[in-house]
Amino acid sequence: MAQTSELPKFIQLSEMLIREIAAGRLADGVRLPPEREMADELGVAVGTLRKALADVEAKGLLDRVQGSGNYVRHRPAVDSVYAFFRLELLQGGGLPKAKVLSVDRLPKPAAFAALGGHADGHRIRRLRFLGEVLVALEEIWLDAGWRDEVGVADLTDSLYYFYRHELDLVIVAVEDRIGIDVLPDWTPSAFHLPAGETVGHITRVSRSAAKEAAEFSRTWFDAGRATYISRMGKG
Amino acid sequence: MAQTSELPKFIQLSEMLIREIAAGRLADGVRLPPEREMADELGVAVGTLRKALADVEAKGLLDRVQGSGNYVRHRPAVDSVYAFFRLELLQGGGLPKAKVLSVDRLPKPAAFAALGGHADGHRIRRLRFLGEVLVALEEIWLDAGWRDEVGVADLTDSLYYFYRHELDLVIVAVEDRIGIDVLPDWTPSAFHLPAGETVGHITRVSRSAAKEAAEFSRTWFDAGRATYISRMGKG
DNA sequence: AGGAATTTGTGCGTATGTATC
DNA sequence: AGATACATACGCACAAATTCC
Repeated sequence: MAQTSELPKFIQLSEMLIREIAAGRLADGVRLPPEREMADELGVAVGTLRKALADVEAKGLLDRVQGSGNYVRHRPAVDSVYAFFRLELLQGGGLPKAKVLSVDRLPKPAAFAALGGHADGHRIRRLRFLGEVLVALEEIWLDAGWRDEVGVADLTDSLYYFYRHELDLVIVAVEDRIGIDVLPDWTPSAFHLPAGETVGHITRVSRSAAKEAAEFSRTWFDAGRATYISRMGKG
Repeated sequence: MAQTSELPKFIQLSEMLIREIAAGRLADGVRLPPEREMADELGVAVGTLRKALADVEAKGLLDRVQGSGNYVRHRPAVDSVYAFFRLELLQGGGLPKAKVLSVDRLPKPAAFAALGGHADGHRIRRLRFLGEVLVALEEIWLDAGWRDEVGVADLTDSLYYFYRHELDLVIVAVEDRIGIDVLPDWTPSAFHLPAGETVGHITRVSRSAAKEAAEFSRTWFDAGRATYISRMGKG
């Protein structure tokens, strides 16, 4: 089995920065504070912060200029955990976390049978947090063709990380469908969402040149606490 | 003007490793010595070596496995200074260096007029070393359209580095032509090469989607000291 | 099976170099 | 020319993954 532990600090940092930039709270062209100052504020060593900044730069969201500073570059799409993580706290901030409720291998519902080549799927149900705030419930179907068994322990806070490192899968497209039907077998009762606030999105993942859509996920989120930002949605 | 200094140590290290792998002296699957041991032998800090190894891994030539080791992965083409640097000492090894003899802006010879859109070109003449061994003379024509002035001080040991960082140019293709005519105005007399040992190659460079071939270079090398390895040559 | 040894990963702190302002 | 800020490099301690006995 895999680790239960948290993601490395430098990744958490880079993801947080990417998130801030992608969400627009760090506007294009903004200069970040000096690294040492920033590291002090965040309570990390300079080297750790630098590793995170290098990450962000590699993803094209930051210009690092020696002798000058670190400048935000706004880009629409990013190769990151948060490229497709688009739940935002209304007030901003909040490091994304997830708590896995269950992972079960089940026959795929008829509606998703066409996605992926296998009859079974792993049904993952998670609670999603931003900081300490519970903002959403999520149900994900991952085609069983990618892996025979998936345990709760395999999944870190970042599903994307799991896809990338454990399954060698890359997310290639996301399609949003507002108002998708809620499945009858799991209507979350803890959330009282107005109609139309339920969002389903199909996440297509692929390994190398394969084209199978192999994951499907639906999210019920609390519109009173978070907003759903759709950059590629089709309405 | 730019720096005259050497490339950073970690880049020198990664390029050396890439070179060893590309040349086949580090075979596929080979496990490198432990990092600390390797760092001691090379006389560098572990962190510096690790940065170099990360570089090599990013280029797909190395598998780094925690708790196990660093494993060589053989790949045909590499995004590196040495992807197109194919002079090899017969005995192997030797960090590539170059000494620029001259840089002059001149009208491009008729033979290369078609390469690039400008009438002028920068003619760069260099001595190339592997380690301390002088192995080749080289003449490069860089289309003046990319930059008005090029000084000796602009050029580091790695032309590729200069292209990438100063001109934002990427080498996209290389075509070798064995036995290309030696220009009458600069037949190197210090080398006595048998006929047919002269190698010319056209290096096509481009910025983003531009397709202009904008550089031409010819190399006279000492067949007694080095070999010319052509991976993409057309004979 | 399981614990010790090995090896890479992460994180910290610091000193010095180099580019920019 | 001086101050500021990022880049490189070093060394250390501990964590995590693997391998070996």
